[in-house]
Amino acid sequence: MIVDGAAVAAASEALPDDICVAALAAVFSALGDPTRVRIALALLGRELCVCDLAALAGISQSGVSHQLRVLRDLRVVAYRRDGKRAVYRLIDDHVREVLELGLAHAAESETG
Amino acid sequence: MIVDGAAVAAASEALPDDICVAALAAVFSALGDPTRVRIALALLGRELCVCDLAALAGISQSGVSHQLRVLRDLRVVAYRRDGKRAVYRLIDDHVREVLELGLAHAAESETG
DNA sequence: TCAACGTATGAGTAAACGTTCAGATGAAGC
DNA sequence: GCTTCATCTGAACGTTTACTCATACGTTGA
Repeated sequence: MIVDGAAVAAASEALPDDICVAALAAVFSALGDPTRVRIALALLGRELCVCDLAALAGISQSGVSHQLRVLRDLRVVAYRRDGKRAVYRLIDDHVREVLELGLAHAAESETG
Repeated sequence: MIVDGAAVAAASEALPDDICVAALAAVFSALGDPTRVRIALALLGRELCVCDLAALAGISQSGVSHQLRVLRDLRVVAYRRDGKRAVYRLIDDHVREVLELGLAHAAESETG
């Protein structure tokens, strides 16, 4: 079955364990949805409350809340309470860089 | 409905158009699956043929082929023919960086 | 305490996804 | 030509996903 045994062995050695792979996939999956990327992009330069994010994402407040939960669980966003409102922000600088790299890649793909 | 009109306007202005958002989501979505990240990670340091990737990913050759099609369509991987084999490689340096940033983020999330 | 507001949660649903199976395509050797 | 091998493709399947609706939670102000 295996053709290039040495390469497979090397790749197998270099591959992170299943838990790490799953975590990695989960993070990308978090950004792998139009609504959630839009949320993340909107939070790039400022913090926003749920209802404003709903307006920007173009879906119901409930829908945004569900997606924010996903992003929270994956440590992409965090929030602070401001009275009745929950104001969300990006947690991690990695996310900023990842978004920008993704945009660069998407731009190249469109061009090519 | 909208609370912070200025912030919403600014975010709305900064948001890419729908097509770009969709493309961005698609790229992240491509890496947002354990099998496909594993494929991408395996290809980080070398090129590999389909059957070797199947062995590394732990699914059928057919399954890998389906996933490679996704990655091909999104310009994440490309392949060359070597006789009967199809040898795949990562196309884009952005992908390498994105993977590494993702790993860094995942590592931090595990720690925290 | 009560009502109003912003947010979170649970149920339900339609669509998308990842996999396997079976069969088609294409290249190499006889 | 035929056979074999590696890969690709289409159909079918079970699972997951992203949304809406209805409702519950938590905070504010009367």
